[in-house]
Amino acid sequence: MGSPATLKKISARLNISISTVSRALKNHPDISENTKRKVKELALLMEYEPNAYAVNLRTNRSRVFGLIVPVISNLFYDSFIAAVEEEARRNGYSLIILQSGDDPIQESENLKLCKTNRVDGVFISLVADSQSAPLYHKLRAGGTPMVFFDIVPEDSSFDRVCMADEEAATLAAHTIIKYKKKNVLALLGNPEMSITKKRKEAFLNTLKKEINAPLVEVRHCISSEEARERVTAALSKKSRPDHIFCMSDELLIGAMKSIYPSGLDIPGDISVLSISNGFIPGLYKPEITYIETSGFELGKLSVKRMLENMEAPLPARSILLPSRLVTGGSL
Amino acid sequence: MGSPATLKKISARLNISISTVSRALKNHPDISENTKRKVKELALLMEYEPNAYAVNLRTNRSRVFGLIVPVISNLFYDSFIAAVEEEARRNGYSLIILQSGDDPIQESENLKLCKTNRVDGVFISLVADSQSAPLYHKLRAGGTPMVFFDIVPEDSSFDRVCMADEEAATLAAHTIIKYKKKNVLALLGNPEMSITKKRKEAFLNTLKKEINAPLVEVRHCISSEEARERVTAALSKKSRPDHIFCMSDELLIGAMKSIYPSGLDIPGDISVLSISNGFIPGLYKPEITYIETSGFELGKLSVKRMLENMEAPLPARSILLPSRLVTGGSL
DNA sequence: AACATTTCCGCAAATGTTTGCGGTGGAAAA
DNA sequence: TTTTCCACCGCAAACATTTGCGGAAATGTT
Repeated sequence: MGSPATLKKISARLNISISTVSRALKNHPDISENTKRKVKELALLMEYEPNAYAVNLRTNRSRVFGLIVPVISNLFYDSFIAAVEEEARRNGYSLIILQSGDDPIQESENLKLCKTNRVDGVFISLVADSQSAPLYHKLRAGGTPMVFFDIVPEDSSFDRVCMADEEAATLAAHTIIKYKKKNVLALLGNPEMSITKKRKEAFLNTLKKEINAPLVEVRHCISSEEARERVTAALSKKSRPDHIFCMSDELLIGAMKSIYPSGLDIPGDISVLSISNGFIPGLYKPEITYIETSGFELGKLSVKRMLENMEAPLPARSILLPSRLVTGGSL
Repeated sequence: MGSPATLKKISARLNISISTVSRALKNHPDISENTKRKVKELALLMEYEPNAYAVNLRTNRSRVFGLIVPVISNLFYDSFIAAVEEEARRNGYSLIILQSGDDPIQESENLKLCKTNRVDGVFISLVADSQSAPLYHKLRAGGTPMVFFDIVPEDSSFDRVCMADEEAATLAAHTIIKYKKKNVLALLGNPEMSITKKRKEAFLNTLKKEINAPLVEVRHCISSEEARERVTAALSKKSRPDHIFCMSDELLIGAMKSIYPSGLDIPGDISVLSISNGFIPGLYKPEITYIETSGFELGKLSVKRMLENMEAPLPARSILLPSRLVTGGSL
């Protein structure tokens, strides 16, 4: 009764060879129904479970994906992770998660861990100042499929799936125009980040093309607190804005911290639109209208792409997840 | 140049045995400095990396933990996961995450997956209606250390680490008394859940013992929306409460959706206290005062306990994470 | 009856690593 | 000179599984 049952132990008890047991359990046509039955019965009795380590070694795969993200505890990434876990399990894969904590060094270590653990594929969102290019080139060269998401490398020879940032910002601009806003305060994030640049450009360009575009004041804020201060300042001006656009949850939080105590009515006195996955906008009353950028959907898309790659190496693609307007009561 | 370097390939190139290579790389004292140097050089050159599958098979461990949680995308669990990932990696372990989605069946499947993947230990928070007892008994019998967290089995023969629910509720009650509140609306969660029972009992008992305890009206709400309705109703009454206590983020969200539009001043007209990990309370202005129940701390504690168990099987313990008051401006 | 085919199963190699044990030289001790 | 000891290294088993190949017995075909 050496604890874990193995093929060998089963074969010994039945006086047949290991290979026969292996094949019987796999319903190999070479094995008679009779022995199959006997083997399966005994396997059940002995609570046989294939040793994953041995299987992995032999087949050279683990049915495990690696998932590297800057942070786990984050409204966007956690839903992404949830989606990937869900889809991966539906296809018989498990998930190892690693967080890089905005540290390029740790990101590299994570990539190495993926290599060490010999995962069957890796999903990764890069940190701001990533220096891991050599590593993920090497991983790919080693035959590990990779799907980049959210924060992706410039290199279009990799599979990338992202939010449609330009589209989202364009949609925001169109929405604001549609509602005939006259005086917009646009809260944007860190001007260094590519996501900010993309959204800003698309947003402003869309407005520029429009005849009766509103006045727009752009403010870059690197923190929630800064956003709050900006809004507070704006609200106290003579010509206070009639609309506030926030390109992220963080900024929305700051804005709301200012608007709510001000006593202004939403959307009567001032309207609000943000880009979000929807959780934060749902915390307010009325709920905030937002352009949806769903980590969950992005996750599902990423897994889909990964699985396609598992069959055969495909030419790289860049996939954009379309965004849509979710109407709350803030506009 | 067959892609991945192996001990065998290195040994062939150097005309020495596989075992010598293996030992050289491990700084085994039996090997001369000279050969060690040569081996290490070549290993570096060939970019040798031990094959995890083979190592696992041979050593019968993977340095991977399993982590099973009802949901990933959740303000409590995601910070727990983040903490576990962090601590695990610091100790050379990786993390496989599985979510059960409040489904007992899937929880069982997750446990089986942990067995199949032969993880070195599992962290698990049970689903509401868990039926996995036989499974985790079996896992433990198989020698896999387990630590339960948050939602844990009654069975005290298992390692359990939880929030100090009674203590948190007691602290809440004392705080409310200290601030001389007169008329409290207490929002509690689903009365079926053990966490609700614990907190309710401790909360009410503490108040009961006090001479100048406030009046308290208890309301069970199973959703954020219900909490909002309750609060709205209460605020419109003649004798509206001067304080609202929320035992969870969900309820706090609902309460705030009612309070903010009401125009009442916090804490002037009405004060608020909640039990939370701190994220949601930080979204408001003034920030909400709360009793902290940190998923992050809980995660660190859990890993600590797990690592202790890795050395040698220890007698089971039940660990409670003490809670503390975090002062915002809502009280 | 001779041959061909099918059915069913075992041998053995292979996956890459770890590790107990034994063995070979050479130098130091007796 | 013989013994002892140490430094250094290789053999081979073991871990559990998968799989190509070959082979024996049973069955089917002329």
